[in-house]
Amino acid sequence: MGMEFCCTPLFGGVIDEEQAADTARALAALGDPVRLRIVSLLAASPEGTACGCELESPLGLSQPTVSHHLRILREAGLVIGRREGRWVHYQVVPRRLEEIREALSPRVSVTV
Amino acid sequence: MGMEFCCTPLFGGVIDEEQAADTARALAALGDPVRLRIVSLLAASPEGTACGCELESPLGLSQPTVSHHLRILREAGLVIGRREGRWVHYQVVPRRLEEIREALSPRVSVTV
DNA sequence: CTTTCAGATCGACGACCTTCGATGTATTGA
DNA sequence: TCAATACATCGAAGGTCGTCGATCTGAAAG
Repeated sequence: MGMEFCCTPLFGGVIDEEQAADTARALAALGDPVRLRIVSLLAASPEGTACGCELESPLGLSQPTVSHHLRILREAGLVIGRREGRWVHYQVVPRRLEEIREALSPRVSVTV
Repeated sequence: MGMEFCCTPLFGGVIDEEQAADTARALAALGDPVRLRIVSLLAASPEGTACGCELESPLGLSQPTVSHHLRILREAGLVIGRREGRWVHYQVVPRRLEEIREALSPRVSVTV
């Protein structure tokens, strides 16, 4: 018993299709240059937050496109948006990133 | 493409588009349930290797489709194939997976 | 040499994705 | 109340992706 893991690591045994689909969705969300930059922009922002309007210019993309990418990142659990008046402050969910790194880690002797 | 950054506060340490594209390609290669299972199957195989014909049945996919996914994983540097007679033995490249984990760690995204 | 088998490639189809302008929905400020 | 701002959503255009059957390449077996 003992340790619990949110994501099944790739090396702990063959993952079933359901787990593969879940992990793949998060990886696919990050498998886009624009969304990777968004995550990087958020992480590098002061206080770790930024609203959508602050991302359009550095990314060189329209407002609907930025909103689209933010939605994908949000649905993948990689960012969260907090409404503050007119703005929505987005920030990275570090735990979710760690989950993905865990899933890609070779693991030694994890007896479930 | 090297562009100037207008909104100063956001750009303390953000990955450039080139680096984002490179990392995104590797992440996109893993951002597919089938390819995640392939990596998992290879890692869980005895001796860490398996040929394509051994993957078709557990994946429930045709030979061309399996070959297609193996090519994507190969071009992303995530697996290598070693010809052995009629077969090609594939195995995971752990170092490449580690690179991806590095890219997702908070520290590395704040380079520059 | 002919057959057999693993693997790669081709062509095609449907589904999905990225992007945008236009439009809708709240919320703030005058 | 009215205008302006931030964000979400819609619809469409264009490209990419996953999948397959058919076919080609190359190596082992008969």
